[in-house]
Amino acid sequence: MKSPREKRRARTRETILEAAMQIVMQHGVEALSMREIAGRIDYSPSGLYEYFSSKEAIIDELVGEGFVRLAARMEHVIHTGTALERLEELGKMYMHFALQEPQLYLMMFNRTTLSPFALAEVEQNTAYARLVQTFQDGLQSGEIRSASEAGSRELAYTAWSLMHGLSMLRLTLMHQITEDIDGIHERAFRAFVEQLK
Amino acid sequence: MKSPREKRRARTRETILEAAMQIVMQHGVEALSMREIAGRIDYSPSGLYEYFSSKEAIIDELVGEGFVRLAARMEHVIHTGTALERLEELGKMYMHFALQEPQLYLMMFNRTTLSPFALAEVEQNTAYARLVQTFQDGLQSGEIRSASEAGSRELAYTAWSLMHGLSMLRLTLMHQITEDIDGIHERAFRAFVEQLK
DNA sequence: ATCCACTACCGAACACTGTACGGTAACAGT
DNA sequence: ACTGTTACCGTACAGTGTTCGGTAGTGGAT
Repeated sequence: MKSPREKRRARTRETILEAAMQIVMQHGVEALSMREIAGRIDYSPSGLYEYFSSKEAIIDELVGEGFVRLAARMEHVIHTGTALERLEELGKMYMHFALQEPQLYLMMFNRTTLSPFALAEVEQNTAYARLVQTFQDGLQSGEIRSASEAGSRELAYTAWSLMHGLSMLRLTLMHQITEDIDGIHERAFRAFVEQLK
Repeated sequence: MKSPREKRRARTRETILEAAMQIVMQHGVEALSMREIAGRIDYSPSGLYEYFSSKEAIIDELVGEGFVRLAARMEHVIHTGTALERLEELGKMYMHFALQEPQLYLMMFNRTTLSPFALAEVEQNTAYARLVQTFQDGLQSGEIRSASEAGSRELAYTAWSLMHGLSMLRLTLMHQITEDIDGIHERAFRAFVEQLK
């Protein structure tokens, strides 16, 4: 049973996070300041510490939310078609998310401080599990030839790294659009997929 | 002709950069402060502005130096052997650099502010040119089958993205060593190489 | 209804940051 | 010997995250 007090507390907590998320998505995590958050929701900076122990704690929360949103987006990829088709769609969706929410994506993956992730943990994520499953399907049906001793686990991790690498390069070094960079990215990922045949 | 004055100036400039580089490599770019640099070389913080217009300018210089070092490292990869062998060695060397100089690597690739890079510019880099060349060799000799319409340009960019993605994931999400993560990375990259056959 | 503990919040302050400005020496060229 | 430039410093300012002391007001128990 949630008392009215707890409900109010949970609501303002959410308000803080929403304001913080807005700032991050609009101006990047480096523009996030306690005073800016407080100002937007008519609080004093010190008041925020009633809800979060530090600015870092707020960011951690936002990062978690970011992963939830990414996973949700990946859920919307079609479940039908051949394994290779699905794989290509998964890649497209992933990079589309990074490109559409650049500040959020950068915040999620630029953090070295306390990230209690192990690969085993990542593999529990439903979106990631789907990626592994897709490779397993492809290997089983013979769509994907296993040229090496590599199994679905290795290939999935390879695919994720590639999607991440493409996204990061796009958002950091190549954030100035000069040529048909997005076309290059799409072709680069397709090249990988094609080589699996 | 360099006057003694100019030589002195160039030397202190170098001293500043060396101190800054030390701080970054030891404690990360977030620990880099003008006062810390000044303290280490017995200057006042404001004195540094005689040599660099801002802290950002110093970081830009360090990033440039980082790319020089990375390129130098890549030069040391063997030039003999089959294309696939060389490719695997290039990948290993790249990721070895990132792992050995994590703070430097993170600083180089976490920056969104002013990065005047276009893909065309990257391709002028000798180390990157070597990567492209290796793919070209592999395609020509038939070592690498071109399953798609992808040429050496696409494949090289794909390979770079993969190496970068593996390195970044390793340094951010997976910086806590839990399992044989390095083995996983080596296998992941090899899986990619094998699929090229 | 009265008390009391506790929650929610604020204002001020501290230590830190990057940077601008004014002043002061030492230097270089005439 | 004069003079403009260079090199450097001390101070100060606006901004940051965070701590602390205090103050209302709420919620529950007597």
